[in-house]
Order: sequence, then structure tokens, then C-alpha cells
Amino acid sequence: MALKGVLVRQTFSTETPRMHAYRTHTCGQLRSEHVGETVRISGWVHRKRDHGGLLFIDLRDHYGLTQCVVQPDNAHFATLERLRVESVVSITGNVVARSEETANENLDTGMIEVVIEQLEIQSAADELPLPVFGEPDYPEEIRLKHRYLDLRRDTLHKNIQLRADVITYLRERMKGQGFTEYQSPILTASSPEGARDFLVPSRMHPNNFYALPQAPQQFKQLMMVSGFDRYFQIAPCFRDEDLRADRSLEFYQLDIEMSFVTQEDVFSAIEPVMHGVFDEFSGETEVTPAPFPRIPYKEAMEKYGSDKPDLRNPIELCDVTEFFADDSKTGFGIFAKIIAGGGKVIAVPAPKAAAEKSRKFFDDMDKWAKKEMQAPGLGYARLKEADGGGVDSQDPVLKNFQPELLNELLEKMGLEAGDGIFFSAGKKSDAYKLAGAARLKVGEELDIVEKDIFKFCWIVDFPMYEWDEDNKKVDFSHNPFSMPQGGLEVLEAADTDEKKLEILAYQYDIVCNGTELSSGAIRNHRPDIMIKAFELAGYGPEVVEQEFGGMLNAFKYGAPPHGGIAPGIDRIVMLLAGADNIRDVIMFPMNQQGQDLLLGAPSPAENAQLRELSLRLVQVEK
RNA sequence: GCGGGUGUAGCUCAGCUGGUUAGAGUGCCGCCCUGUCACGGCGGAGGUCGCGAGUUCGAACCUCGUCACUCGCGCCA
Repeated sequence: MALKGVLVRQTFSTETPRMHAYRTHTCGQLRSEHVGETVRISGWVHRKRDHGGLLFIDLRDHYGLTQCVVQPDNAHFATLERLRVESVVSITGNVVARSEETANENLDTGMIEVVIEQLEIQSAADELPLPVFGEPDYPEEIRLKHRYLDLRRDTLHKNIQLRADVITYLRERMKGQGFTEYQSPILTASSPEGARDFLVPSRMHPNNFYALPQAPQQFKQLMMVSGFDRYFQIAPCFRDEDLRADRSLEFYQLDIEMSFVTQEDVFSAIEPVMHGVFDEFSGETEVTPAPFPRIPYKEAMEKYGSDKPDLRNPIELCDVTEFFADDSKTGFGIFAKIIAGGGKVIAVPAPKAAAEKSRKFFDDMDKWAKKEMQAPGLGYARLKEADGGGVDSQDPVLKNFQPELLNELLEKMGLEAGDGIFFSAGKKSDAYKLAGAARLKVGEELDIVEKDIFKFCWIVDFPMYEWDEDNKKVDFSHNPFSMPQGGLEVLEAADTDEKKLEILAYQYDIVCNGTELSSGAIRNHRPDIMIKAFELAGYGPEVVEQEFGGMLNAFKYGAPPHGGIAPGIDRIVMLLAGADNIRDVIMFPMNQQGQDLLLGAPSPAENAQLRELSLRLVQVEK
């Protein structure tokens, strides 16, 4: 049918019988060298400028924009005057040079214009719910509902193209390094750890369910056991958890696994790819050269209050617990009480803040801590020249400090008059969490965060276990498949909770500008170590057998040492595109409620469908 | 599940301490306009102030509830 249409159209083009039905050139193609040619271009009416006696049409396609011009003596003038923007037309006409005064340097095709001779309207547009031209801010709800219009807009169109180019680059680069792209199932088994699974009911097995993969974790490990050595995949992942600006229900990972490797081997395989992709697509922006800094987890928490530190921010936290322990020397009882209860006081230096910011800045930080972080509060002190020389502060936290102790504190933190300090006090994890968040906010407010740079680091030596406050027991802190550092020996020696919590894993994250791009690990490929590792977390061998039987069995017949990583592609593109929202780098994203507003998902199922699946709905109370 | 923000014309937003007929820009419609590229000029249409209660002589504005979107917390190895 389509072919027939083309033939019919061609027979109508009597003046230039061999001309393509829709276009001889794209809208981004014509230059001065084409002047004098008769061309045909097709695209969307981007913008009209109607002078009454002269009408300009900017015609747009994927490749660019071309100005077309028509005069009232042309038969199509009246039609074009009425035609709405975003209508699709084919224009045939002469390429003419623009005069020096009328050329447009901002446009690739700005040296020429097309004088319209023939016009074919391929598809007239109704009044738009969302303008394409100019890209004014529009409500997301409308943008998502009319995504095809939103996607025509330059920024989003470019983001999606960037995403495609990034994925192509990653594929090429991985293949170049000896990796092969293998696929893994989408309908798979539910895995007990980690995020909530999406379930898919099985028709053939009533009351049984497939799960969509949270990641192809077990499959990629099984590939290594199967001898495939170097795997990668642009892998779709599904997690049924509440959404964030940088989290979607479905997302893509550059999933990677390698056999016979140490942690350093994984790093040196990934670093050139990550540096490469950022270097390639970030324009002039500087990118941390490989090897990226390696920061132990403990150090990251102590210096930055986060396991995904933004290294563009120069602020480092300081544990000042010791200075506040004795309130007879500080005159500040609140912190002393917290410390007596086993808590910590973490200081966040705010260079020049006392000199450059008003009291409101400090008060607002405290308000922010209470409101946004739901913390008890954020203490602060502004440092100024003391009357008798030296430095002091009239703010409550430091006002009554013994001068020598204050000097010691300031020396430790490297602060002087004109600087500010914020204090986060509480249970160790809470104190660091607030301090880490305050570090980011202070850096931003003081505008001391480096710009135009992608700063990478590895966070290494994650703890194997953590204290589960809810169940009052030791549990895995990441996934249970990681190899503990020191292997079986270390596990066997850990006879107390304290010792267990000190065990580190070959578990690592790659972080860029405060965004966690990926987690990875050297895996535990030894059934005996795995059973012991579970035992330390209070799970018997039957649990391992039941939950991970498939993998455990596979490891019994010869499994290579292996490890891998899985950088999040959406987040990489977000960083490269400068987008602060994951929806701006996904072609057809869901809203924050996990709804597809364009095609309407999720939606109720037909009773017939439910019957086939042996499902019956229950009423949900709202 | 919890907390913050937003909700006024198709859209972006203004609307003071509660007070007469709720405004601007943009888009849309009509007329004019031969060198624009955010073209310009004149005119017009367009409002359940998210929804529901309440307080008040009087509510876009105050109170309570509710809904939607969004950002965050929990959650997400």
C-alpha cells in the first residue's frame, strides 16, 4: 500500500518526475552550494512569521530547520497562512541565497532559504496542548500525556538521541575490550533479597508467578559458571519501589560480569569505559582521569557523611565528639548528654559563612534540618575576632567554651574568624547522615562546589554485615553474594557481633558527582564460604538451599572466581545531559505514581483475562 | 506509610491586611502588515480561583478535610 502511494505521488510531480515523494534533502542539509537547485523537503511547521505580503515558514525535522518563504501570488499562500504550526508538510521549491543582511548565523541552513513552489499537506495539526517552539515550562502531566509533542522539543529530543549514542558507544567499547553481549530472561524467578519484585501470574501454573528481574544478577553469575568469561548486556531492570527524581520502576544497567578477576581487574576494565563515555559526550567538561580515586567506605562516611560523596564539594566533616564530652569545659550540656548516651557530634565547616552570610542563613539551615531532614536540629556557630585577639563565637554552642579548648577545636578543623560551623549531634548514623546532607547544602549555598567537572571515585571495602536495628541482629549489608575479604578464615574467626561487623567485603560502588552509578562485587563462588556467610547472619544452610539453591548447586560443579558491576545507564545519561530528572532521559517514562499517562498503564484487567490466570480481585479500601 | 511544595484563563504567573467588575504575558480567533527568524500593530473570545465543608456582612486569600502533581524521608543489596 505504502509503495503504491509513493508511485502515485511521483507521477504527480510532473516538473521533476524523478524526485522522491517526500524529500530530496533533510531540513538540516541545505547550504550555499545547493543554491539554484529545486529541492523537496518535508517536516513539521516549526514557526510561522506572517508579514501579510510575505510569509516565512520554519520547517523542522530530526536533522534541523530550514526557512521557507512564500509570496501572496503563490497559490499556496492562503493555505499556509491558515495552517497551524506542527502540521506536517512537503515543500518543493528553489534554494536561493539569502542576502547578507537577511542571513541567519544561528542556523546551520541560515545562508539559504527555500522559495515555496509546491505544497503538500501530509497531516494538518489541531491546536496544540503543548507548544513545541521555545520550550516553555509545562506541567509534567501534560508533557507525559502528549509525550510525542514533548519529544519534538529540542532539549528532550537531544537527550534521547544522547541516550542512544551513549548506549551505542558503550556497546562498541565493551566489545572492543573483549566482552560479549548475552541476553538473560525477563520472566524469571522472584528473588528473596533486595527490592520488591514485579510479579507476573502464570496461566499454565495457577497460583504461581514469574518475577521481572531486579537485575540479571544470578543469571550473569551462572553465565560465568557456564564458561562465558566476559559478559555484558544493556539490561532492563524492574523494581517495585517508590519513585524518586532519579529512580524509575524500570531502568537500564550496563550489566557486566568477568571470570578469573580480582577487584582491581574489574576497576581497570570499567574505568576506561566510564571515563571514555563521559569524555566522549561531555563536551569540554573535565573528567577524572583513570585510575579513579579509591575511598574506603569508612573514610567516605567519616569525611563526607555519605557512601556516595560529591567530590566537587571541598567540605570535609570533622568528628568533634571529644571536644564536647565534658560540659564543664564547654558550658554546653545538650551535646554532652548525647555523647554520654553513646552519640556523636559531627562538625560541618562552612568557610567564610560568618563573614558572607547573614544570621538568616544559619537559622534557615537549622529549619531545613528540622523540616526536610526531620532531625532534632542543626547547631551552628559563627566565628569572629575576639576582643582580646584570637577567635571566639557568641553563638550558644561555642559561647562558653574554654578558650584553649576552642583553639584546639578550631585548629583541628582549620577554621578562623569569618568562618562558620554547623554541628550535627545524635546517634552515630543519624549524626553522620544529617552532617552529610548539611555538607551538600552548605556547599551549594556558599557556592563552593566545583563546576564543569565530572569527579569520579570508587568506594571500596564495604562492610559485609550491618546491624539490623529492627530485628536486633547482624544481617547482610549488601547482597549476600559478595566475597568476604579474608574468605572462610575471617568468617570462622568472627565469634562476636562486633567482629562480624568488622568484616569487609569485596564490594564496591562507582560514584560520580554524588550520584551512585553502580554497585559491584567480587562474588562468593564457594558453597562452603556462602553457607558460613549466611550462618553469621543467622541463616541455616537450609535457607541458602531454599532461596539460592539454583546458584548454590551451580557452584558445586566447578565455578570460576568472578566479579562484576552494573552502571546505571539512565543516571549516566542524566549526568551527561545535565538533567535533574530521570524522566528527561527516558523516551516514554512513567510519572512519580508509576503511571504511563500516554497509553494508560496500569489499567484494570478483563474478567476473562483474570479467569485464565486463576486470579480474583479483592476490594481495596481507600 | 510519612513530611514539604504547588494547584487562579489552554499554558506561565501576578493578585497587598479578607472588601466593588480577578489581571498580565503567551497561546487561540479576527483584521492589518514584503525581509522576518521570540517578526510587528489593532481588536476579540477565554475563569466552578483543584474539589468539599466551615468561619465571616463578605473568602482566590483564613480554618478543616479531600484530590492531583511534584520533591524528599521510609523503601530501593
